[in-house]
Amino acid sequence: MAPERKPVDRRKQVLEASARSFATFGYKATTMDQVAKIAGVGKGTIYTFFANKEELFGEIMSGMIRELKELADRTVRPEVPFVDNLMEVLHRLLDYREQHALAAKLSQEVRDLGTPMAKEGLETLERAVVAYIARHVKDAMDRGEIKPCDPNLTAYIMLKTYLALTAESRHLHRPLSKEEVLDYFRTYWMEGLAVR
Amino acid sequence: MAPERKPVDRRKQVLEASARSFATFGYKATTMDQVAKIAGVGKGTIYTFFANKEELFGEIMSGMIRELKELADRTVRPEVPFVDNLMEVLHRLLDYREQHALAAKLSQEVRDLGTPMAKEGLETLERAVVAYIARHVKDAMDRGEIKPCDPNLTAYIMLKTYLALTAESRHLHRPLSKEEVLDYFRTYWMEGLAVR
DNA sequence: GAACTGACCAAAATAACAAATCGGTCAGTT
DNA sequence: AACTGACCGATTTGTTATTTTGGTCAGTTC
Repeated sequence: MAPERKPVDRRKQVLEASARSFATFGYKATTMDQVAKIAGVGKGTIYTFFANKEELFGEIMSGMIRELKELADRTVRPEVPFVDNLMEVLHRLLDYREQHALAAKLSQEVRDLGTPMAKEGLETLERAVVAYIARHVKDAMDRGEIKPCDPNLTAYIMLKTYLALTAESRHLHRPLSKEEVLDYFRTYWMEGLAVR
Repeated sequence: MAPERKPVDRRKQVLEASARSFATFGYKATTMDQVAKIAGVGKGTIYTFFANKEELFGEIMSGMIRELKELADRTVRPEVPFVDNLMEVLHRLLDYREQHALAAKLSQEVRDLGTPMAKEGLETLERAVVAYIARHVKDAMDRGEIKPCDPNLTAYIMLKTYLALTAESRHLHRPLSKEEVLDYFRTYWMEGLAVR
């Protein structure tokens, strides 16, 4: 059951070519002709692996979600407090420019073009991230590490804070350094602003 | 210097008609003919008070900002802790459906149509709100009530949290009651999630 | 004669139509 | 059997004709 010694793995070629194209040009501006060209493959070949453009895009998105999940799972250590895990995952996440590139491009595409498929993809990603965070929030809550709260809502607001600190802060602010993002996140979310 | 006993204050009529129209139909779909009709005034009359549509819209927006500021100033008591003032202003703000209607309509217009003027108006509003909150954050910081932080950034994230709890939460969640919004805002922002 | 009006105009938005592009297929090549 | 690219209908894009809109101003009203 060893991986076949194919001369070239065309499926992988298509996957990589489309991933780069989606991240660079967005969903709409990525054409199947272009993907075939970049992959060095005939257009028909794409359709032996993926039913259509939508499915190909879905594959890229779920691949991204899977990688994020693996990154987080690799980082989280159950014996360590929730806060520290959260910070460490955030820390590593901030280095992953690749994933961010696709998400950022799709986000821009939704703003500028309103492409429905890009919107849907981002919503799926958001739901996955929120669900993942919510699970850990719930665990921490059950262990009595953090106060009672609605895990989903809390996860949602956490994500919004993260995005505001990284992507959007540029509007009112200079972009923040990685250390500043972590610092603010810890202050806002764990310790609270009130002096005690 | 008593207010003149005009048979009708046409300026006010125009202002009220356009306020309602902007809130109901948005910037683009509000026509000057329509405003004149609602105000019960000839179209030319509008232009004796306002140079153009842009200026009329600007007047409505700055009026809204002024009202919000007055509401807040009327509520804030300097001798009371920052948190309590914040909560009380939020509390009263949540009852002001009028202001929210215009902001919500403009927000939708930016999403759906991308109208530049609507975008600009919302950005002005956002800057005003952030600047206002930031001033109070800085005061509270100087008084040692809250930890050191960047007032502008903190105000910005506070606003984002507020919007996420009120407007956006509906996507992942049922809309929250006023009490829940206040509760979560207090937990997240003042006490922190960590159990101590 | 100051305040006000609405027919009027240029400019911008929309609709209608023609041309180009794209997702997807499949007969033919390797 | 795996793969290709010319081909096709559908969608998008570019173009032109029509309508709508912001703004003006000669004329009416009080």
